[in-house]
Amino acid sequence: MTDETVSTWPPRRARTKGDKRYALIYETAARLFHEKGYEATTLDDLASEVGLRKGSLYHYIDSKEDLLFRIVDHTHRFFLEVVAQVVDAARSPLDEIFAIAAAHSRFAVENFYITSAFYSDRAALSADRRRAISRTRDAYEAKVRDLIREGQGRGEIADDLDPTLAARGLLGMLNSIQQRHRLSKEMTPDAVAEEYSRLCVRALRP
Amino acid sequence: MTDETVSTWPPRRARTKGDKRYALIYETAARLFHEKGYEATTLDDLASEVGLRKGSLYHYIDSKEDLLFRIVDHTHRFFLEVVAQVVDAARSPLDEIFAIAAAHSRFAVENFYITSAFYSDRAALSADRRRAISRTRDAYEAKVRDLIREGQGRGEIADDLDPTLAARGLLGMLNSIQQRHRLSKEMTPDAVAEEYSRLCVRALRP
Amino acid sequence: MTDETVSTWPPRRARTKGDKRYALIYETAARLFHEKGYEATTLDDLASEVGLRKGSLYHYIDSKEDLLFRIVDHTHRFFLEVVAQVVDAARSPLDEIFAIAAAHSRFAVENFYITSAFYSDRAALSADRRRAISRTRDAYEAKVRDLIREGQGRGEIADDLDPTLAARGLLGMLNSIQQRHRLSKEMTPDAVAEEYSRLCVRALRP
Amino acid sequence: MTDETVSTWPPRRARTKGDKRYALIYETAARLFHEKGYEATTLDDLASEVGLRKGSLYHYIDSKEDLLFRIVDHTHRFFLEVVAQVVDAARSPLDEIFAIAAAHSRFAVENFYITSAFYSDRAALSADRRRAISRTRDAYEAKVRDLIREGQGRGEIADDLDPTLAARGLLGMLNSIQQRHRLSKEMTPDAVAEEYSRLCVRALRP
DNA sequence: GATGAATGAGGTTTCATTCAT
DNA sequence: GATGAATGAAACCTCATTCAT
Repeated sequence: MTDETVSTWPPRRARTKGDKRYALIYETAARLFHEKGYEATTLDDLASEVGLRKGSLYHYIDSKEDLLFRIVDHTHRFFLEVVAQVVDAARSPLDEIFAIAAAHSRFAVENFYITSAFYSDRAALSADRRRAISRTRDAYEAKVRDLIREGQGRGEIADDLDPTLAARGLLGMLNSIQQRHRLSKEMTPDAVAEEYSRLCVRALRP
Repeated sequence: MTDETVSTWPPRRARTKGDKRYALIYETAARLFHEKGYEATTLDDLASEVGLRKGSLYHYIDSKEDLLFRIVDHTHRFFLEVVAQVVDAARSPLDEIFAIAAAHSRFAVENFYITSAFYSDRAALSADRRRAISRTRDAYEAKVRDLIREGQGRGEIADDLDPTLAARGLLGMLNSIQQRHRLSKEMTPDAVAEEYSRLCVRALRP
Repeated sequence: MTDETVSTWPPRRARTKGDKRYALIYETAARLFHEKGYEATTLDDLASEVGLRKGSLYHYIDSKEDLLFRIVDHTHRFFLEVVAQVVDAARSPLDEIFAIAAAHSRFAVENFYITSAFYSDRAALSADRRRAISRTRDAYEAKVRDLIREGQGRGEIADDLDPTLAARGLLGMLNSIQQRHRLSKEMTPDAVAEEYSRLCVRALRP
Repeated sequence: MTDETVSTWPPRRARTKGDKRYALIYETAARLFHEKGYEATTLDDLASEVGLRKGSLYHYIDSKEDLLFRIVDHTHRFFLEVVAQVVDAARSPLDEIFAIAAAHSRFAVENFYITSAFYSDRAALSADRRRAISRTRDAYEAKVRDLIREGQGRGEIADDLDPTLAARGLLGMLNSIQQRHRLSKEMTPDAVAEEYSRLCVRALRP
């Protein structure tokens, strides 16, 4: 669980030639969890979509919960990376928020299946894992909140906003993307990213 | 399913007089669905929280799915009513959006359990019922989209926004409220409503 | 359970003014058992057909099984009476068989609901009661078998028939009546009785 | 449901090779349905008789009702085949009836468990399946009725019999066989078949 | 690696029966 | 006499998981 890098999807296990099927299983699982919910998705559903029998899945996964965790965890790590990258002192807080919103949106459109699981099926995770996910979410939210505060200090962001509420509002908006938008000709990642980050920064301006 | 009024919760069964247990069951169910998800909530959980045995629940519900539907349907009807009420020619489109956002937010904070089920467990509903819910959501979204277009026509709302994307963004934000906010001394319905409707209208301004 | 007379239906309990409803319950139960089977008939079904709620039935019955037993037991006693009445030394064995077959047929057409339960839902009865029913059936069969043997002795009945098999065959035929025939203008008890007793005696002739 | 042949029992599933347990399940189910009735037989009963746990049965069956249907359907198909085979222009109608009765009887004695379910637990089947079974029974009855009519035309069968009633009477007799007779040293299929077909043709003769 | 068989725990639902009102 | 509420046992069925082959 510690050897995956954020930039590969699905998270790698051993480097075997079964990697292609391995990827297929994780992608299909993410889609099914998105479509039917984690609890309502059976391993039989998953197995038959990837052309295996139920029992054979256990060559690729440890458990159903572990499958969910790996998917969630991947999104998780990606968001951490995003935040890390935009911490760039050269930019203003509002610019950072714009950059975060754009990266978040783009990722959500491109990976809407896996993003979808991020906030919806936490209940199925073990208490430990759930706590881990919550910690990341809180850190993410805290980062945005701090940027808002900083922006208020600099007069870039309206004074009358409550930083906590505003941060949650913006992230709530960004986290709804994968519910409604998916890749299509009109709905390019860039178009969506542009629109949502615009909404975010305008909402904050004095 | 057609005789409930929006203003009573939980939806009343015709023949039942002031049935406290009936109300308790629906409220507890809404809370449990919120906390653990619909699939992960068992009727045993529900029964023991309301002080009954599993079998006894069936005096009050038809099925687990029906229980979910009644909860979702109630939110459903409330949102329709909200939209109906703000159709007030005297106001400008932006004012209407503000009014919708405020009413939506206030309801979400006051009824976060039942609102929570609205967008999260649709998958568990029968195809028919799911379609019914989707239709309402689409109508709601359409209303907001039209107001945005109208506001753009009047120059009240920024021209460079895509009305569809913007409408979804705002509603996505509003629908995230119950995930993060619940009633407390600092988190009054009014405070949240004020903040979120402010974010909404500011996000749209030219 | 011992105070009922064969000639009244339904079996009487206390002589109260609720007797009409009492009768209705037993008749309706017999019909439902016939239509859906004993196990598949619920007391809710029965209650709603007689215009009561489930709990109220218990003013009229002791238990569901008891209800079945009373119905079966009544048929039971009737057949015993039939056999007793035709034991008339003046007649020949074949005439007695004719008389039994005619009485049996007529009863089956007139009371097809209650007759139907006789042979079909024995499994639901307690071991004791099941044994009691079997004993009567065996006595009934023995009577017919003996008449066949006697008829063979007198040359009235074909020698090459096995009395046991033949008796079972005839009774099997008679017991199938209520499965296929019910009262109608063409299907009068007399017409059916005539036909079936004719088949019985002809089947036996040398 | 369409690939089974009449000559194999239990109905084979396409992919299964010589599966002894599969056969055992169907045979045991037929016996239990015969002994206790369909509704009163639980899958726990069945599972423990075949040495499995309840859940494991579902590798072999789709549902309890499906299990019943397959058993009933098999008898069903057998009777159709019997009727088809005796359609032999060379024989007289009475000979055909004799042949049908003999084949029916022999099958009933040899397969009394599965035959037993044929006419007793129809109520448990879905409306569609029940209708299918009734259609076959009616066709079977119609065949016998027509043979009786034809025989009357030729003077082989008594004129005063009603073909419908007589056909039902004979089939009622044949369908009672498995209630009372099962394989034993004295009760060979041939002895029973001989006796019952004799009763049938004698009952009809002028 | 793949599978069919088996499991066992647990889920929703039904229903005969009891009882206070 | 009638009922609504409650019960608890048991029913059918599902499914994640294990394992021998």
